[in-house]
Amino acid sequence: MEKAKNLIRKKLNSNFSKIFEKKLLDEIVEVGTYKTYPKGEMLIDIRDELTHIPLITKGIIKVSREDLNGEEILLYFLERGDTCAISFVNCINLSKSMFRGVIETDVECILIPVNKIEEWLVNYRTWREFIIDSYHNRLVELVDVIKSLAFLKLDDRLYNYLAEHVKLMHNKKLAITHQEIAEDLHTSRVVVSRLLKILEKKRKIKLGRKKIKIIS
DNA sequence: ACATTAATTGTGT
DNA sequence: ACACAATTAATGT
Repeated sequence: MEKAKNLIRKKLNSNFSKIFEKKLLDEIVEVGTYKTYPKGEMLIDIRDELTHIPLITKGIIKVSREDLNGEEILLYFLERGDTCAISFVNCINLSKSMFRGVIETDVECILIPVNKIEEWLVNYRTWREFIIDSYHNRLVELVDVIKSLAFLKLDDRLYNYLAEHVKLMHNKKLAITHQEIAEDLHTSRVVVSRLLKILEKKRKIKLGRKKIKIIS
C-alpha cells in the first residue's frame, strides 16, 4: 500500500510537481491509482461510463469520435502531462464519454476518481488552471484539424500528419503502416502509398516496411 | 539454410 | 477503386 503511494508520488513529482500545489499533490497521492496500459487497448469507448480521469505520465492516447456513418474521426492525441479535459464536462454532467480513447503507445497514468474532479475545481487554483489550460490546448488542436480538413489537399494533410507524429513520438522514424495512416486520414491505402512514394522521390522521407523516416 | 506463408507495399488500368 | 505484382518479415522444417 505504502509502496503504491510512493510510486504515485514519484511519478507526480517528475511530471506534475511544477503545475500543482503541494496540498493538491498530497491529495492526488491519497486518492489516485497508478496504472499502465499496453498499446492497442481501448481505454474508453463512446457512451462508456466515465469513472476515472487519467493524468498521463508516459505514452500517447488517440482520441476520436464517430460521425453519422459510424466512421471514426480522429480528433487529437494526448501525451505526457496531458489529461482529457473535455471529459471533465462529461464527468460533471452526464458522466458518459462522448469520445473514444485508444492507447497509441504504451501508457502510464494516474487515475483520479471523477468525484474528486469537481471538488478540486473549487478547492485548488492550480487544478482550475490545469483544466482550463488543457481545455484550451484541445480547442486549438481541434481548430487545426478543421483548418486542415477544410483547406488542405490530401498531400499536405499527409505531410502534416507525419510532422505531427514526429513531434509526438520525439522520433523521426515512425513505425506505422500505410493502412493505419489511411484510416486516420479517411482515405484509401493505395492513395497514401502513392503520395508517400512522391514524398520519397522529393527526398522528404525515406520509406521502409512498417516504417517511415522523415528527412525534412 | 531453404521453403512456405502472411502482411505490407507498389503500380497499371 | 480494383486487381494483381513485388517485396519483406515471420515461421516452420
